[in-house]
This record gives sequence, structure tokens and C-alpha cells, in this order.
Amino acid sequence: MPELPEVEQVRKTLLPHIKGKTITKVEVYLDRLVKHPSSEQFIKNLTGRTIEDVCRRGKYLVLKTGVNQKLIVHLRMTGSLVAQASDLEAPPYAKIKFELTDGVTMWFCDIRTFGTLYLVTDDDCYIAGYETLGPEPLTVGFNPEYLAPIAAKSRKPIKTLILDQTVIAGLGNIYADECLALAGILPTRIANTLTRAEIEAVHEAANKVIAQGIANRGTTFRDYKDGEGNKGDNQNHLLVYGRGGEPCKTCGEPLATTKVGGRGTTYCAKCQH
DNA sequence: CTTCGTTCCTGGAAGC
DNA sequence: TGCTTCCAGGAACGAA
Repeated sequence: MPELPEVEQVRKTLLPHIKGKTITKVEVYLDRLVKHPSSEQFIKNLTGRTIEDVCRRGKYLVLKTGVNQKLIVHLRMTGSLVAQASDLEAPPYAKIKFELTDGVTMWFCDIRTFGTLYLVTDDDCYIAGYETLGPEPLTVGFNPEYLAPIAAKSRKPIKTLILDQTVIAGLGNIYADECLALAGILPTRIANTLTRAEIEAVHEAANKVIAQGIANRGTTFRDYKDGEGNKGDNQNHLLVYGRGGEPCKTCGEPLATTKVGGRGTTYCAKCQH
């Protein structure tokens, strides 16, 4: 599922194919994916616009399509944005087609159709979840001094806390499990029981697993592909996610699985405390 | 206020 | 073999 490193990889691979190109035609095959405005207005207001830049905030892709207009896309579980030559046929599960100048077509595809798209202007459309995003990993705003008081006030499991996008923008189920494995902290630990040293370990581990995910061009478990349709490589470097029952890479004990906040969770009962 | 459960959706795996 | 059931999960939303 696309988390921060995957969305960043989509951004990077999409950028050279679509930046500076003009949207000549938009077709929406599944209206409910367009959350704002109506799909008719969405099509009308995007047609003729030029993609000035491709940015990312948390797990959201942000395409600047004018001084006061942005196309904001959340891929959720199985969404993808792929740029390819216009003479190629539609990829599987194509839901929205963006025809661009210079013979390029960008497709929004989605198997489970949880993805969401918004066309916003500065004074129109508040996206719940976007405005309230917390600091990004690997930025100065994300640091132990920021994280410690939040954890101290929370009675949630630490995994649930770091999955909260208002606390940290961009961690999903894969990188949350990886972060806690690297930090040596049990996912079920209640956030306010973590020591200062443990908070620092979580902070450092979050930065490391996100940086590694980006360096490995994202994690492809099943459906994730980047803006050029290629898979990532980080699935070959994971400590725990998807490895339940397999030996811990540190101690060799079989990795345990459980549910935390309704999410499948894998950890090492020997290495994580 | 915080925290928890439900909901959306499809394809693949597991179970009978 | 072939059918049915379950599960994966981000985040909005309603309920406690």
C-alpha cells in the first residue's frame, strides 16, 4: 500500500513525464473517486491547465495546476498514477484518464477504488486529513522534543500513535511495524509508558525506515507500482512486515503476529520490549 | 476531549 | 475441483 516512500517514488517517476505539460482532455469512469468538486466541474476546471509541479505531503500527491489550483490525490490502498505513451491501451483498472500534450497520458488506476481525488483552490475545499497533517519524517519539525509530549499524553498503543497522520505524516502499516522493530519497542506498548530514550529510538527508527524505503524505491507487496509502472525493491529489505512465523533477522526466533488497533501487526517477542 | 468500532472495496488465499 | 468465506487496510465517521 502506498505510504510516504511509495508516494515519493510515484512523485519522482511521474515528474519528468508530466511537468510542464498541458491537460488536453479528462475522462472520469468512476465519479465517486472525485470527492471535490463534482466530476463535471473537475473535468471542466482541469482541461487546458498546465501541470506546473508535482509535490507530495504525507501520503498525498499534489499536482500544481495553476497559481490558485491544485489536484490532490490520495492513492489509499491500491490506487496508482502512471504516465505512458498515449497510443498504449488503458492499463488494468483504469478509472480516470488525463490526456496531456506531447503524446503522454496519465492514468489513475485503482483495484479497490478507495483512492480519492480533489481539485482545490486556496479558498475552496477543506480536505479533512490534509490540513491537519503532522510533521514529515526526515524534517526538522519531526524530533524527540515534538514527539515526547504527544506520547506522554496518549493512552493509545505506540503503533496506533505513529499511524496517526496528525502526529507523523506518512507512516502506514508497513513502516510502522518496521519502525518499532528497528527501535526494539513492542507495538502494543501504551504510548505514555515509553521512556525518553525509547521515544528517541522511535524517532530515529522512523527516519531510518522511511529513508531506506525511499532509497529502495518503495515496497511492493502486491499492487504498488510507481509512476512508470515499476515495482519497488524495499520488500526484500523488511525486518518484520509480512514475515510472520519466519525467523527474526536479529535473533532467529519466529516472528509473532497480532492485531493492534485492528491492523495486522508483526513483531519479534524477543527483540522488542 | 479521547478512544474505539464500522465502513468503503476487490482479488487472492484459505477452508470445506 | 469448485464453491464460499475471510482477510488485507487508510482514514472518515459515528458512537461510547
